[in-house]
Amino acid sequence: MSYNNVKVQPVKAQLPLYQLVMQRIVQWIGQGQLKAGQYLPNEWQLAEQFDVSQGTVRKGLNELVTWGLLQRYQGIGTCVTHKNWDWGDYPLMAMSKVLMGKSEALWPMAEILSIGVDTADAETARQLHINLAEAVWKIRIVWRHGCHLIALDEAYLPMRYFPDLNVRFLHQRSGLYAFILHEYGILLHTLQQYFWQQCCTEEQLCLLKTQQNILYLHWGKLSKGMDSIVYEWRRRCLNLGELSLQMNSIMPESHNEKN
Amino acid sequence: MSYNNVKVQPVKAQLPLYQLVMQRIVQWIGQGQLKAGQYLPNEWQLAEQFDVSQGTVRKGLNELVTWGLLQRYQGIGTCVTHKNWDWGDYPLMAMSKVLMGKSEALWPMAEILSIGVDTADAETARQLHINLAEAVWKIRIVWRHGCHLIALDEAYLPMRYFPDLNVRFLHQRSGLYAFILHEYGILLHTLQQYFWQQCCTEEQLCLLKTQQNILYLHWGKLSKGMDSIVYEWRRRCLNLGELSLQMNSIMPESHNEKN
DNA sequence: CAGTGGTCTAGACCACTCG
DNA sequence: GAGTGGTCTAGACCACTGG
Repeated sequence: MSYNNVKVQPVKAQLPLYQLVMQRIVQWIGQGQLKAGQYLPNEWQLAEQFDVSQGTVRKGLNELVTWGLLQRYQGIGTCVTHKNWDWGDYPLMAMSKVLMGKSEALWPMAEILSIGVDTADAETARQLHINLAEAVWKIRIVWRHGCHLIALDEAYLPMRYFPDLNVRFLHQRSGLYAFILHEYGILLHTLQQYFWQQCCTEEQLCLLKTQQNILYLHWGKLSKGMDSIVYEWRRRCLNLGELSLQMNSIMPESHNEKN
Repeated sequence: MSYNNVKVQPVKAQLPLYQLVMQRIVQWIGQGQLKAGQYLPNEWQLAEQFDVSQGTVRKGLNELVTWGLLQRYQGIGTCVTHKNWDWGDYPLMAMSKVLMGKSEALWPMAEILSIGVDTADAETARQLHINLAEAVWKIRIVWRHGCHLIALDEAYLPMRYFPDLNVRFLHQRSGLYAFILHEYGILLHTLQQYFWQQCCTEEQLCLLKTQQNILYLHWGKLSKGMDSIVYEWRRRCLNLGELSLQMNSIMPESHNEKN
């Protein structure tokens, strides 16, 4: 194709071709056509399919590797990682395993506690770049690993972007990010995140079923779409216990479970 | 140059050309020829200087961007970030500033407490891939921001790679990583890192000049060279207080201080 | 051995910034 | 308008994997 061929460009904007490649791949994942562990067609096949050059496909795929969504093996192929999208980029590991040199990522399970409408307070409004008191969805999630309550999330999403999120989401059982990708076509990706330590509120302690008056680890996270709009602001308080948080999104897995 | 031209290849190994570009740039930084905030020559000039194609230079520079060492601005150029190498990839930010939407990275100051020889215990040996009881350098560092003691590091480096580290290092006043780059030609880069929470030892509490019996945040870090050898294992206990840890290495800075 | 991703080149145009 | 980095193409060879 020539450089100026516009036929694969979206109507709304002149998204770079390699980002289109990324979108398509992620759509496949979001729609279940491509599941964790499955292998993609090779670069040349994708290039032909998307009508771009093989180098452009490569750039898109490599970008998704840095996002932790794909893994590539020389001589083998490109497959989808087992990343738990809603939890974030950093898996948990048992400290005892870490000390013994065994690395076995643990991805906790989510349980939606509530979805409701709230008005943005000063912090939420600023983080989401919306007006003060503008309507937002507030979603509360607890994270478990076995019987251990690991974390409590409060996620805020502007209602203006997701007018009927609750009705539709309640009929789903997939994750929030997969749902948003599937229903709204918006791929969320971490823009910024930070950690700090502070005590939990009474409510948080209650939901985490703990009462220890200690400093908990807190985790703030902003997510943007490919259009650079901030769609989600999430704060999480963590009760790590004997677990550690692995800061490396890229953890080479075995490639034996070829589809 | 032709693809098989070997004259810029190192004797020891067939390092990819773009990694050679990275090494050169980092050497410039390590030797002080290139300081934080300074701008690099453009891609074409670098390509001519290193005798590689402009695309290869681009790949190397972009890789250093993901390492947090460089920043690139379209239409302007490529400059060196103000990253504090020894501290790690994640700067601190005052929580009050975070809540107000102002982002001002704080890089704490290091103070070397001690450099001594130790023998590798089970964990250190396994992390560094060396033999049990093999000789290692143990370096203790405290980190301050103003009068606040923020963190205490214990860094372990195998003596086999740095036979005379202490003698030479004690005459230096640059950072450890810059020193190692300059003296041994080894560029250290984070391989793996993780966080967990636990109480500090009495000794750690004493060195941090605190006695609170709380759960502190701990930070383990492994660093490798470009040859993929693990050269350093470091554990840090953090007393964050009112500070937060910013997990984004890429923080766009203004580009007004052009050299 | 065929097939995959990894590196490298050369050349083109686009988008942004600044004087 | 000149200069920078960003995107894109086409084509080549290398290095690794597996049957």
